[in-house]
Amino acid sequence: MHYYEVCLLGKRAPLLTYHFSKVLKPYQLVTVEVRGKECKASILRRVEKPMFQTRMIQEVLPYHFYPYQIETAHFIATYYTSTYGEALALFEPFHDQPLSADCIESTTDLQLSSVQEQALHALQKVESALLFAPTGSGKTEIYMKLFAEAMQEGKRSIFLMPEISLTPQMEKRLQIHFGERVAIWHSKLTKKRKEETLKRIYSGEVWIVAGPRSALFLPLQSIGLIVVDEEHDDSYKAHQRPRYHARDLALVMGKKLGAKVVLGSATPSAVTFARQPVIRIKEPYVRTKKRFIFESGGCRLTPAMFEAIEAHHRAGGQILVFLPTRANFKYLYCDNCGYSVECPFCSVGMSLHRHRKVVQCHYCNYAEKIPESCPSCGAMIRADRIGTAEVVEQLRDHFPYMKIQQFDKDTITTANKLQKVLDKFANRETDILVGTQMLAKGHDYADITLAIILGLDYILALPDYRARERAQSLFVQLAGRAGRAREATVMVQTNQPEFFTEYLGDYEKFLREELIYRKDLYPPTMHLCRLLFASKEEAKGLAEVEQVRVQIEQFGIVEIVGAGKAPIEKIAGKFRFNILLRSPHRSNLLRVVKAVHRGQFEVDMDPVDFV
DNA sequence: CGGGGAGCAAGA
DNA sequence: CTTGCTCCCCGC
Repeated sequence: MHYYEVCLLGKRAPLLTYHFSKVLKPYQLVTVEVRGKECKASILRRVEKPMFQTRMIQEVLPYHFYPYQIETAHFIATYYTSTYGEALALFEPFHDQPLSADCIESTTDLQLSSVQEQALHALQKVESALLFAPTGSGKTEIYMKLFAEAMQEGKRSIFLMPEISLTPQMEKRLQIHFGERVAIWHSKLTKKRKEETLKRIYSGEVWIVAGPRSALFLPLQSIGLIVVDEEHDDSYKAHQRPRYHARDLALVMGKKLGAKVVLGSATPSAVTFARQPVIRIKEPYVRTKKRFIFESGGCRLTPAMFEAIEAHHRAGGQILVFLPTRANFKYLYCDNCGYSVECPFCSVGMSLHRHRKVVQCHYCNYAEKIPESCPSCGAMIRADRIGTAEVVEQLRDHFPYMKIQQFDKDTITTANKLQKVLDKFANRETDILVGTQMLAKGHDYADITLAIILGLDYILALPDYRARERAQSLFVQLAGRAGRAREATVMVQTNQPEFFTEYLGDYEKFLREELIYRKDLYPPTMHLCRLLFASKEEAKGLAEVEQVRVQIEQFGIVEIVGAGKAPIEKIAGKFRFNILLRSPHRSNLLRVVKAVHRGQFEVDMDPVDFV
């Protein structure tokens, strides 16, 4: 009889030992019974017969992980502190058939401009790089050239993008050149569709897999290239365990595989800009004139904006309005007694959704009917912090003859709706799009000549060392949606106009200064790790935080930036606490965290979220 | 992770 | 003493 240590896929359980009559290879997939329940597991290693009674492995599945998947899972488990089982589970679904890695004659006839050619040549020479190029400079064609080249060498490519919603338009573009050799992958595909795609992948027909971060874990063989488009986007960071960063993981995997990694963005993250060789395209194809107008004030449409909307509409242009808040209003409060309408389960205000006749919590989704008057003193309730739905109403009141479309999580609930809204906008059946961050995400908009950007000051005020970077990137991305074909105006409402005018048209200058400001405080020179505590009882949570804080302090090898209540103190009835650690050495962070970790908190390495 | 049992508080 | 609920333990 042979004994094996196995890890349970997707479980936080420790390694368990099972026996089997035959010799099994490490990383063979099997099923085992745990407390009477069947569970998928992976063989890790053969071990001596243990002291305790073991059970038999139930079934040997016809699957086996690739070595690079094991190595990556190992990295995830150690760097992001998860179990092997959790890390390895990312690499579901599996495959069981060997691929034929033939070389394929490329049929693409992509014509690149000389600027694109130069960037391509530079990319050919490096193992990894940042392709820092503005919107409309033809990054995608460069990627496609690289895919074609990889294919000629018999290598497959992974193409990551931040969101599922961006896959359909990219799929079309890729299919023009690569036809059936492209597969789109994301978690929302139907089961049947996933099976079909997997079959195509392991038949060897697929050479390019495109999708959001889960596409990184597909069972591709001979990967030669990983492209991470819009690398600055926070969607690449998983917000559930293991909290990996797909962009960073792409770099790790690239090294292990000997594959090229290309990170592309018009507004790269300061971290990537500092760490990667930079290949730069400075100008878009078509350079149109852009006029910037800065206005001070809170977050609201001003008379000048209404006038501008009317003028641009009359001139046949389309208009985009951005603001960072959903619903009609985010806060409801009583002017008389100061009562504010808060979620009973979370320490956040309830957002007013007038159309649905509810106030709703955006953290736990709890909803109740709109209070008619102050529940405490009976006086009138006031609303604050205007949202997209309210701006839409204001615009409809003001311009009853214009077609206005809301563009946020509340209205764009499915891929279908997104497509419909974008098609309508492209066909000029819509005059104004009013939306949240979603507007900045690389969708193709037709003919925007006016972009109105509200509420950037809220982003700047976030308790986040990247607040400046986020505001700056959002600003450039939004402004980039306007004036693709003709002259455009960008109206920005902010009380800190210098922060934006200072770097107009020169994002690199911003990045350089940002890196100076962050030096010895934040990434890339320092590394951060955040420990997240949550408890139903406030006192208990606090005591736990204090205990861990003292333990870490005694280690004395990392800095404790802060330890205490999280910015949002309570979510879904649980009190939340953070400890933020800092060190110039990742290894020190990991050492300390592993030493004190008993499962009392969740570990967030390289955090991008601090709420 | 996820189920079972300990341990404590509210109900009859 | 039942019922409910959280927390903690542990799996092979």
